[in-house]
Formats: sequence, C-alpha cells, structure tokens
Amino acid sequence: MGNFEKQFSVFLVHEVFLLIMSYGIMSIIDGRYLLSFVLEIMGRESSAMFKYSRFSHQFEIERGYQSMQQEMQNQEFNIKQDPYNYMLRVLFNRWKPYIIRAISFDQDAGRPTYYSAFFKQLPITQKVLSQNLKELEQDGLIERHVLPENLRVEYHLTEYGSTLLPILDAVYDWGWHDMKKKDIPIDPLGEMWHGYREQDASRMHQPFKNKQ
Amino acid sequence: MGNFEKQFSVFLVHEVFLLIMSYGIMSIIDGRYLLSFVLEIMGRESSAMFKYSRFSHQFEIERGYQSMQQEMQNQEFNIKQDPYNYMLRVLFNRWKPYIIRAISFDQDAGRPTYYSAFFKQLPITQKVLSQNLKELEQDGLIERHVLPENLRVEYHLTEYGSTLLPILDAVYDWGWHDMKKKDIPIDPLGEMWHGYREQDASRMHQPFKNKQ
DNA sequence: CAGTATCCTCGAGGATACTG
DNA sequence: CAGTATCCTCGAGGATACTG
Repeated sequence: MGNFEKQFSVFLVHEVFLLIMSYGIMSIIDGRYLLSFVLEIMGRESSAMFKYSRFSHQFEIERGYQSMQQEMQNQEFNIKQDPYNYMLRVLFNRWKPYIIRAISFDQDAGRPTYYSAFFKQLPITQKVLSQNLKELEQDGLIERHVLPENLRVEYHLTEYGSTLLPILDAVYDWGWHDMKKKDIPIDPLGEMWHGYREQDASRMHQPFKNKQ
Repeated sequence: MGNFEKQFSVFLVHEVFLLIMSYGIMSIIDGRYLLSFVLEIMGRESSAMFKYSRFSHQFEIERGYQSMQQEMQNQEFNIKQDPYNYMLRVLFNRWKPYIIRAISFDQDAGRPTYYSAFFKQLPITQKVLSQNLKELEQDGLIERHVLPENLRVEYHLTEYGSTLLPILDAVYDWGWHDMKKKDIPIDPLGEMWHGYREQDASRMHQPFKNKQ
C-alpha cells in the first residue's frame, strides 16, 4: 500500500468515525449518505449508485441500478411488485419475527430448535407454525433437518436468513424505546431475548406450560 | 486531549473501521456487538448494557436495563406486550410503509403532502387512508396541518417519525436484493423512490390516473 | 378539498381432531 | 415426535354513497 493510499485510508477512517459520531450509525446505513459523503471528501460529483452492501460486506457500485432508457411497461404503481409488500409476506406477518427470534436465540446458545420447542415459547398453533416454517424454508431463511434416529426435526437459520437479524433487532429496539417512552408495559421474556433484561434461562425456554 | 486519549481514539477508529469492513455496518447496529467489541479492546468485562442510541446519537448505558430482582408478574410470554407485536401495528401493516415513504419523498423534494396526493401515488381507499393517518398522528410519527385559506390539509413527518426511515430503507433494500436474486419483477416507481432507478419526476407523483 | 358512514369481502390465523 | 386435514372466526381492508 503506497503512502497516498495509506494517508487517504487514515483520512477516510477518521471521517467515517466523525460521521458515525455526528449522525449516528443508523443514519449512514442508507448508502445514499455514504455516497454523498464519499463524493464530497473525494471532491467530485457523480450520479452513480455507490452503496454499502450488507451482503458482500463492502462498498460496491449498485449493479441493479437502471436508467430510464429501459422503458417502463407499467405507468401505474404496482404495489404487488414492491419490496415493501414482499417483505410484509416474507417477514412481517404475525409470527415470523418470533419464529426467527426463537431459532436465533437457540443458535446463540448453541442449541438446535426442535419443532416442539416453538410451542414452549409461543402461543402458536401447529397449522400456522407448519405453514410459516414451510414458507421460511422456501424463502431460504431457515433449514430443516430430520434426525431419523429419534424422529425429531431440527430447524436452523441459514446464513442468508441471519442477515435479517440486524433488521429485526432494529425494529425491536425502536419499538422498545417507543413503548418505554409511552409507558406501555413490555414483556420481560422478550426483553431477555433482546438483552434488555438479565437473562434467566429457567424462564426463557418454556414460558408456556398451558397454552393461552 | 492527552496523548493516551488520542492514541486510544486512533486505535478505536481503526478497530471500528476494521469491524465495519469485516462484519458490515448492519452487523454492528445492534449495540451488543459494540458492547463486546468495546469491552474486548478495553480489556475488561461487564454485564452492563452499553448501547449506541439511535435517538441521542451517542453511546450510552442502557437506562431501561432491568435485572431480575424486579419480579416478573407473568411467567408466560405475553405476545401482546412484545415490541414486535407493537411494531406490527405501528408500522408494518399493509399501507403505513407506503404512506411514510410518500411523505418522506415529498419532504426530500421540499413539498408538503396533501391528503389528495396519496391517492395519486397509492391504490388506497379514503377510509383506510384516514384511519392510518389518524393512527400515525396519534403515534407521533406524522403531523397534520390544516390550511384554512384553501381547505387543504398537509401532512409532514415528525422528527421522531423520521427515525423510522433508516429501518424502512433497510427493509426495502433487503427485499429488493432478495427479489433481484430470485428474479421477481420489481416495480420501477418504488425503485425511483428508493434510488435504485433514475428518477423521472413526471411519472413519480401521480401513477394513478384511474384507480386499480 | 378532506374527509365520515355503512355495509361487505376474504383470507390469515385459530380450534379441534386425526396420523405415520 | 412432527406434522396434516377440516372447519371456523373475526377483523383489516375495500366499495360505495354521502357531507361540511
């Protein structure tokens, strides 16, 4: 690494740190902030997309960026083809955040998550659980492993599914702060799972002795 | 600033940068990563909560952290008091992400958002729009301003509501990448609103001449 | 212009019983 | 143990007409 790159790198590191301190980490998640920032300190202008990829874990030119030269078939906004709508199906339904959290928590503790374990943590019915697990598997977020010796089935998060955890945590954290601010009572089990309360293993794994 | 602090600061900057490069920005949003990281490089241990606050924009001890000494009233997990559930009501229903996006986009362009403007961008009915706007206002995410001179009503994002934008962008971006990966067609209007496609103002503001 | 009032649809989620 | 099969509930969202 030459001297110039080294100096530039140190300069960039420093600027990134100042940016984080002044705007907050959340503010620079959106690559557009980074774009204008990087362009500003590099002293040029460009309309190219330059995003930080949460998938490759590095900055990259947004490959999917499309100009208007490719004609648009539909003039109208088709909500069924909007990523928000897609995410409402893939992730933000009544149970999926909880299912993913349960698997993730077991995974952090080095345990697999058995089918029956979900019922010990969540007031979900078998039909709905099976449906959701099937969808999550088809979407590539979880993996299903059958253990023939004892007829049990294990569920794991895939590496890809794990990329959703920071989003879910950000959602939980925002909600947690908003509820605190508004004095809405917050369930302590969830707080343990998210590190807002001292963990008590004896209560975390099977809050449901009787179903609600 | 003494020499030690300066050195430590440079060291910390460097480590934060390496952390971002290796784990990705999304991975360190969750303060727990930062906690263990900071503790690690400071060579001590602690169970205190040390989170980066997206609200004060600085690191702070998590004030709400509660130990188990405060007894838990409910043994069972009460899903109705979990922040995920709360956020499903506050933000992740069929229309709120779109409503917030619409206001936010107008705000970026220096325009207010009139009640009637939503119908030009979204296939929503009046009843449902009114319901959602009312809820968003009560939750403190948007503000409603009546202009008596011409009977129009303007909607704005509050500063607090704006703290949701990074989360919504992260959700959109994840969905966008997943849809691309799976070759699912993506609506171009949404891509323009999120910077994935060259903007064309003439098409962005009123895709709906006739309702669907 | 910015809504409210009524009535209605439909599908996600739930209850319950059964199975390899 | 890990599901499937049937039937059912209920409420978010939609359609349509009306209003200050």
